[in-house]
Amino acid sequence: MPKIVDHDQRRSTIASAAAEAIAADGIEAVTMKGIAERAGVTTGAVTHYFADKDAVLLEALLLVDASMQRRLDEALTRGHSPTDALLAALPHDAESRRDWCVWRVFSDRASRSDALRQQYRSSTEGWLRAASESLAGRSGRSVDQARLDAEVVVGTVDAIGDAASIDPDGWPVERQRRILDHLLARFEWCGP
Amino acid sequence: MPKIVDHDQRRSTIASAAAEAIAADGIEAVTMKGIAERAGVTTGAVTHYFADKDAVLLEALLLVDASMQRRLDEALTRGHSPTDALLAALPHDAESRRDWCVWRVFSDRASRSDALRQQYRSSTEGWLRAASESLAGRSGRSVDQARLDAEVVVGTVDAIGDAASIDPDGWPVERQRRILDHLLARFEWCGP
Amino acid sequence: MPKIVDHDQRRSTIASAAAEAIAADGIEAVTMKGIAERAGVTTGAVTHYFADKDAVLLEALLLVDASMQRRLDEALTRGHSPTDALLAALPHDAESRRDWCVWRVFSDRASRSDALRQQYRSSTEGWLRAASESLAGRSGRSVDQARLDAEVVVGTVDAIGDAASIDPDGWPVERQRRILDHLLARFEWCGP
Amino acid sequence: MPKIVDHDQRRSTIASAAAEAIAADGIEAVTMKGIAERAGVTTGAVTHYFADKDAVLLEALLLVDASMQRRLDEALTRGHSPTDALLAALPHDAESRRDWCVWRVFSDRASRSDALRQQYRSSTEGWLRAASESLAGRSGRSVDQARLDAEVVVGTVDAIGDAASIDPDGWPVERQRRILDHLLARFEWCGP
DNA sequence: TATGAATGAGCATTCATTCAT
DNA sequence: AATGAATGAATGCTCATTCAT
Repeated sequence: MPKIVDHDQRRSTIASAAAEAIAADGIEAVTMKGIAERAGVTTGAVTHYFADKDAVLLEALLLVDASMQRRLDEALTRGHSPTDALLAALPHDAESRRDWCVWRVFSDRASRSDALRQQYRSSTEGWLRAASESLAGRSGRSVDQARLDAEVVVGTVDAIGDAASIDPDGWPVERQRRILDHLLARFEWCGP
Repeated sequence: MPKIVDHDQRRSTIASAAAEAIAADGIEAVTMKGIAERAGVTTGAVTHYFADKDAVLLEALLLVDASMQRRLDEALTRGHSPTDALLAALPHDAESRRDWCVWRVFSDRASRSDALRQQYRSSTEGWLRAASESLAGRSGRSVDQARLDAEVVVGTVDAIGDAASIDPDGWPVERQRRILDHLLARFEWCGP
Repeated sequence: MPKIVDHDQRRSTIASAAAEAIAADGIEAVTMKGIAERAGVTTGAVTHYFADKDAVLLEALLLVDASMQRRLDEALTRGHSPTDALLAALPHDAESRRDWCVWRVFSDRASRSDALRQQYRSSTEGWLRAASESLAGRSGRSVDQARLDAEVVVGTVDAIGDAASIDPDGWPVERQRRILDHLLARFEWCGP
Repeated sequence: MPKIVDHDQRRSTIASAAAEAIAADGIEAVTMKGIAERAGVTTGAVTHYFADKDAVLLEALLLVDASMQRRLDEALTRGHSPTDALLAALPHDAESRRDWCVWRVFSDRASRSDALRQQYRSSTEGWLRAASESLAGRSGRSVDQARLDAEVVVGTVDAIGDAASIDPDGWPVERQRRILDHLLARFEWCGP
């Protein structure tokens, strides 16, 4: 009787360890051995669950992509204020910071991989749509009308997320909040 | 007397080749051999001008940082419309696209290096200040009052630059222009 | 379960190959590849068992140090005549010649390494003590009284070993024996 | 008109720098650049005066060989006591220590080079003859009769020189003197 | 399943040597 | 005579991958 293990669970554990390694050391310094150690397994186990290193990294990237999506969805569907909703999506704890760091790597890789670029487009388009809908709901405009506002809102959030994950000390939550408040004030109260 | 060469010129050539390699292949795939080949020299020549690989990459990063600064300054000081000025700073040709790709790597590295983070802060702060001054001039407000608007403008530009360098096909100049026009309209015509 | 190997045995095999390489080619010409080939493994295997080249060489040095000690102990504890005992410690076959050649390298390195110098001191002091005790036993003097005689005996043996390992043709065993006989005659029969 | 330089003087300067490099860093760490720097010239100058690295090292070895010979001759021809004469040949200052260190390298190389082994034999034979003559003179025996005594004396001196150059702290001049006094007492006063 | 020993290609780096000046 | 820029082969080392157990 083979040892009972949850295959998918195992893959997730390893991919998550890979994501942590990417965020902590940079993509160039990530090794199979390093991933295995972070996951508490041997290199043999890693190659047992993944075809090769690239497959591990891909899974880590998709994991983080999903994690960011989930964080945004949760923020939007809970009754937070718009600013609080966005703050929840931005880097504010170890896990969210890790996700933003890995997302940077994901998007950089997307510039050189057609498959990743598809994924990148669909993820960013999803955020844009969510933002458009949210903004449309608040201002009474159509989703199409809110689209350009959404581009600015999502763009600014993106830039804050990048900066805050790169330089956490330079980007305390108050700075993030001040900008978001200002941004949303502009787009909720100055609409056409 | 030894062969006469322009030492600084040589270093720039090599660092520039390194920047191209980073943008084309990703930081993980950059090799000394690859850099040397792009620069049209041997690996020995590269190590003759740089202490080690890290020194080459650092120079490439600083080169691109300066190049982006220069592009922004030129855009602002020439008589372009605000939108045209920002478009000139955004990815629109091979060189500007390369610079944005390398800038991403630079900022990612900054998250793990104190020295690079200093440089990152001073560069981003410079852009923010330039934008604040420009916006203040247009709207008649103080630089401090324009600061938050500048954060949004710079953030949006940043996000567009990232996206356009990652996915040039998804970000034709018209899309960039539409967002910038919208953005600037908001901030020039909907003042405090 | 992984392949079962005797870790220490493996290390010894490799270190021994390194010792052979040192003796055959000189320390400057020793390469990881050369060591691996002599040991019948790949370079990867060598670095699998040793942190780096220096660790391999250190192990080789210590291996030879122990080997010389063992040879001397065996010679002294078996019922040989004093001359035969010392001859057994001197270069007389491929292995003993190899050991003397490596010992030279070991002692040379000791001049630049505090750790090796400690080892060097304790090894040479051990030989000196063994010789003192042996001489004291033969002559009825105290160990302290025999100490200076021992310095001369050990020194002469050392010099013969060096010369005989450098120039085997110039130092046939008869030449070694003639000097040892003369030396021991002096110190056993001319006591105070 | 070419710059006037003393060709042989230049070669000696460089070879001497090479000898210093060997003693200080070990033969494995000696580089052309290192030699050039110690000599205060450029690598180009070194290759200008020597065919290749091996030629530089050979010259350094021969230089030191000659230097040791000279030191011994001076010691023997001046009116020192026998012990003082030998002490003058042994490591007692920076230069003599350097010479003994390089001599070790020379003799080690001799084990792998026919040409060097010739040189090694003739040098060691020269010392042996000098010692035989000196001992014969003191004891009134023939040179042939003194030969075996000389082997022991030269061997002991050799061993002291090695040890004292490897571990100067463990071999202060008093220790050297004590052994030499004892050694010479044996051979001058206990003769047949 | 899972281990970790073993492989060997690929890397950054060093360095003797060459050569235009 | 002398420089030092440039070369490129060779080295130690890393690491993804394979595989016997």
